[in-house]
Order: sequence, then structure tokens, then C-alpha cells
Amino acid sequence: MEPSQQPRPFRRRDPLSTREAILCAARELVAERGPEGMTISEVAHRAGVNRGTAYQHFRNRGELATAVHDWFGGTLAMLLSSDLPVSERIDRFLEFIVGHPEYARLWIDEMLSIPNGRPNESWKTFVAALEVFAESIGAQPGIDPERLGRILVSAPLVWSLWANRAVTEEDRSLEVRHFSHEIKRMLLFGVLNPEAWPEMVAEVAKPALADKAQ
Amino acid sequence: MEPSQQPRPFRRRDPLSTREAILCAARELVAERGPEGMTISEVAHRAGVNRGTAYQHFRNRGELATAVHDWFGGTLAMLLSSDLPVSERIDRFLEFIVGHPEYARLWIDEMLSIPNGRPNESWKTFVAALEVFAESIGAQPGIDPERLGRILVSAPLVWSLWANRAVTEEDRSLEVRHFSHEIKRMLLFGVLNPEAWPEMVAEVAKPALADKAQ
DNA sequence: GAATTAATCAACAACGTTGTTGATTAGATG
DNA sequence: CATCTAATCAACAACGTTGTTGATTAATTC
Repeated sequence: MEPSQQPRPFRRRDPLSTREAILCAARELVAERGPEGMTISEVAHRAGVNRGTAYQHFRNRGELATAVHDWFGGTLAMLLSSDLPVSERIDRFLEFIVGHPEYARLWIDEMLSIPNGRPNESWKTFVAALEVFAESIGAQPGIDPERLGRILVSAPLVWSLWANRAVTEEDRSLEVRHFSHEIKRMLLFGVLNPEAWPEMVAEVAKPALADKAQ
Repeated sequence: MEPSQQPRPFRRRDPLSTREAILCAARELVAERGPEGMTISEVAHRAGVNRGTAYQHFRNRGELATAVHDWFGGTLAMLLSSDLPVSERIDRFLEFIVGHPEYARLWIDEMLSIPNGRPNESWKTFVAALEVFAESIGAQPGIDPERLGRILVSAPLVWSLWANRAVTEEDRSLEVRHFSHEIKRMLLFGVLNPEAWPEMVAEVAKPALADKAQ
């Protein structure tokens, strides 16, 4: 490597947007390769920034990782709470999550790593909202908000990442409509025809804790 | 590091179980840290084997990774097909998946990385079985097998990893019963009370493709 | 029991990543 | 304009991982 004749090519200084560029690249990388796959080198490279600059903004790898994590927590609440009617809320949610695969991936990682991380405030408020809903006239009786919440969130997350295999924008929005239709259908009517499954109906009629007792 | 006086401590030779130990450690590691988090060094260390030995059994990191992948594909079919009644099948599935978190994690990675990997044969047969079911008297009308399959599989997978935070064995089996109850309830009755959501019922009555047309 | 095979390991070189340091200078402040 | 702060970068050392090679020897075969 010969010493370059040209003066060092300094970039225009704008620490705020530099930091944002680094964070953005980090999110992207975590989304692509999972949290362990993110390296400072690659992040800096993608952000078009010297590796040392990244260390100026984030003390070390761990701090960058938690910064990604925090950014995520911030936007999560926004997504779960809304005053739109349910049907539109579902569509908005699905569209957002398909349009932001890095977000879906982060969310899944978040769900899988709660023991290590801090407790998640926005998740609690989401479950609280489900509890209110479960008591309302619009809900089926006997709902378990905590577990239903897991189902309602995780299924679209995993699906959305899968759906992003679609190449064209058209294919993607078609897939959104298909999934939206199926999940609404399921929410309204379930999957099994109760008349054909009397034993299961009887089993579910009992509370969960008594199921396997005796 | 001084040269050791003792003769080199050779381990009893048993290539088959050595290979199995390496594969097992690899699975464990992929489960814990995701596919990018698996290093040959750590795998060898956990398997109690010299790193060079690992290279004797697997040409390189990639080959070990696909070996893990293949092991997974093999056991997948077994899990999805069964002649048990539905209710028990659900319980067995949930118990297995909670008892084998490394499997759940691998499965999720698999679902998220289909574009890179080879197409998944066992998934196709699973969807085919769902198609047959969808036409049967036991099913609700209008089911979309492909999308329903995603929901039915991904939700328990993500839940199971979350459920493994439970410390005691008792807590875990309690959680299994709760989730089992909720998912059966949902399969039978859905989530929303159709009478309270006439617009959504009307929306779902139309086929998915016509939803947003006009 | 001698010769062969191959399973196991230690040591090596090449490479990538990490975190640190010191030099350079853009932009802010006086 | 002179000074100061801190944003940016290049270079460095320490470390871990990768894949290779050659030595050692447990099993197997003849």
C-alpha cells in the first residue's frame, strides 16, 4: 500500500446525521444477519464512515447493539397503539411490517431475548389493551390475553419476513391481501368447525388449569 | 506456555459419536446465538474435541452449517405428520417444541431464510395435508391453507422460546397448558364475536383478491 | 505381529475484528 | 482573525477465527 498523494478526503461534518447513518446501517445489518452478525467494521463500511468514527459515537459493539435495541423499543409503542377500526389496524400493521423487514427481525429477536434484556413496557400496555378487549362484547368469551397476544404478534412477524421473498411490489401487496384475509377470517370464525369436534369443545370449556388434573 | 511433560492425552477413537458430538454442539450453538453466532472453535470446545478434528469431519464452517440444516429437515417431517387426534397432536407438538428450544430456533431461522436455502419438502406435505383438511367437514369454510399454515406453526415456535424463560419445570408445563388451552379455544371459536363485527364479516365474505378492488 | 488406514491433535499463517491512540482539520466561539 | 472543541480518520497492537499441514497413534487388516 503506497502512501496516497492526495490529501485525506474528509467528509462534511455533521455528527447528528453521521450517528444516524451508523445506527441505520447497524439496524440493517442486525436485520440481515441477526444480532451476532453485526460487526462494527461492516456497519462503518455501509455507513460510509471510518471505523474509528463509529467508536467516537458508540463506546463499543455492545453499546451500538443496545442503541439499536432502544431505537426499536421507541417505535414499538407507536405501532401497537392506535384508534383505527380493527380491520384497518390489521392492514396497516401488516403493511408496515412487510415494508420494514428489519423491524420484524428485530422484534423477533426482542421476543426471544427478553430474559437478558430489560422488561418491555410497550408489550405490557398492549396486553393490558387486550385484557380490556377480552371483557368487551366484541370478543369471544374465555380469551387468555397474554397468550393470545403472543399469537397475534408473532404470526404476522414471521410471515412478513417470509413474504418479503416476493420480488415485485405487486406480489408483495398481493401476499399482504391474502394474509390479511386469512387472519381476519380466523379471528372471526376460527379454524375448526365446533360441531365436528365435540370432545375438544368440552375440553376447552374447562379452564386451562383443570385440563389435565385428576 | 511450557511444553507439557505428559504424553498427549488422546481420546478414545469413535468417529461416529465424535461426529455426533460435534453436530450436537453445533445445533446447540446455532440455537443459542443464531446461525452467525456459531464458530468452529466454540463448537469444538463444547464437543470436547480438538478444532482440527472438527475439520476432519466437516470441510469448513459452511459444511457444518448445512449439516445442521439437514439434520433439522430430517426431523421436521416426523413432527408435522402424525395420526393422533388433533387435540393430542397439538399438545405433543407444544411439549416437544418447548422441550427442544434449539429446534424451535432452527425452525424459525429456516422459515426466515428460505430464499437462500433449498425448498423445504416437509413444509409442502404439511400444506398439502392442510388443504385436505380445509375441504373436510371438520374445517371452517374458506380457509387459506398456505397462510394458515404459517400462522399455526410460527406462533407456537415464537411462543415456545419465550416460554422457556420459565425456571422451574412446573412453570414450564403450566405455561404449556395455558397456551394449549388458548390455541385450541382460538381454533374452535376464533377471537372476535362475529355478531359485533358485521362489516368485517362482510369483508371476509368476499374473496381476498376482490377486497380492495374497484 | 507387521503394515495400513485414518482419527486425533498441536502448531502455523492468513485474515478479520476489536478497541486505542494520535494526527488532522471542520466548524464553533471569542 | 485567533483559539478551541470535537469530528473524522489512519495506523497499531491484541485477539479470535479460519483453514492447512504434519506428527502421533488407535484401530483395522492382512
